[in-house]
Amino acid sequence: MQNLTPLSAQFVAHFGEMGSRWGINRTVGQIYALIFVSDKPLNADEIADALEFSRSNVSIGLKELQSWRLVKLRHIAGDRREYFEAPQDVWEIFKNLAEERRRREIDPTLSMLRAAMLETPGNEADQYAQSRMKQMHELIELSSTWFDDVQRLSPETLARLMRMGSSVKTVLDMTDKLKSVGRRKAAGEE
Amino acid sequence: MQNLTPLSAQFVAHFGEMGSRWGINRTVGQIYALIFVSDKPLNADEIADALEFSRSNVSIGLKELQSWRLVKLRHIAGDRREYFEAPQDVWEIFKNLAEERRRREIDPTLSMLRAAMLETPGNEADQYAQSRMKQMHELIELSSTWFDDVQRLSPETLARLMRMGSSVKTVLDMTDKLKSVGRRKAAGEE
DNA sequence: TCGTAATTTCACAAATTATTGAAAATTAGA
DNA sequence: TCTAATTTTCAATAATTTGTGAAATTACGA
Repeated sequence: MQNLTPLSAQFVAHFGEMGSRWGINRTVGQIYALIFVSDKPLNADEIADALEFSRSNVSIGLKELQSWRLVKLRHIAGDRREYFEAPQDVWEIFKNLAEERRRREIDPTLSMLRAAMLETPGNEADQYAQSRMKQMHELIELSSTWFDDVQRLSPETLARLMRMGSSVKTVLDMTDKLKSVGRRKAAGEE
Repeated sequence: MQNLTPLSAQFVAHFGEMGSRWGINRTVGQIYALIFVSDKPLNADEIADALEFSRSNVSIGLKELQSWRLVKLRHIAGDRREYFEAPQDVWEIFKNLAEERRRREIDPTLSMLRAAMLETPGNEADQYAQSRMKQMHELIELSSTWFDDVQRLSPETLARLMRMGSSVKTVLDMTDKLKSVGRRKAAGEE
């Protein structure tokens, strides 16, 4: 890796190795890592040069990263080359990634399950199979609408919620109590 | 696919197609789908027969599924073959999967980032790179400890939390008010 | 301990995916 | 419109992953 400090080189190499586990390939992982730690937008040639990949490989990798919304295209005045950068806000990155994964990895399954719910089971085994699919469907549906909701929270609220961790339970319990007090009051018990 | 009703066959085929997106291969996806919808534990021969895979392929697939904790090994009295089934509770499946993904896909990156935090940046660009890694580290750390916490909640509490969706914000705000009342009381303002 | 049923390993074939260099297409400005 | 810089496509080939059947190993019951 041309011109990379040991710190960045280590980071880039790690993303290359992990790439396959994350469902992107080595090259794409490395390109992303390089862009992520770069303090200025990079063009394809700079990337090809730094990582010693062929120019076309970089082009394909950048397209892939754009399709994942992991990199943003930027134009620099007086330069017709395309420059790429990662969003500054890591929460934004996280959300983009989650949304994209959902679209590709979850939604198709939800549709399939919905279709399966509509069929009439032919026999006992089929009936069981359908009930299992229903359980799966409910869980996925619940998690993904939850995700939609949470995604709309501001980063601050979200971070606060996360820092609360398991103490949300206490809050939930507290809410219950407040609600029941409210009900009792409304019923004229107090 | 031998002996599969159209309903199950559709489900199995879908898992095969999605497998690669989910980071498992087609065969493994299909084996899992079959086990998931089956109303009784299955042995390797039954699976090989139903899906028309080679016996050894099934053996490898089952090992893979076990390593993901997606299937459980069961022994049936009076039969020395190994039988496999998926956990009944879909929440348990979800949790196992999430835990395993975290272990494989997140933890290694956390370690790498932690190590990178300890290095002394050599120049300006390096300094920026390290600050980016720090942002990433904080986000991942926060999400994963949050996940640890949430995972400990009972399925009921968890489901309730999820159903609340974005209205958790209201609850958080409410908690803030209560807390400030508490503080005022403690300070003898009331 | 032996014989057998069941599972795993292994070496190879097949299929898929990644990478490249060169050629084609696109684009912005002269 | 033409030119030169830049990006994309394409066909080939390299590398990796997946799937198989046969052989080896393991585990069980008599």
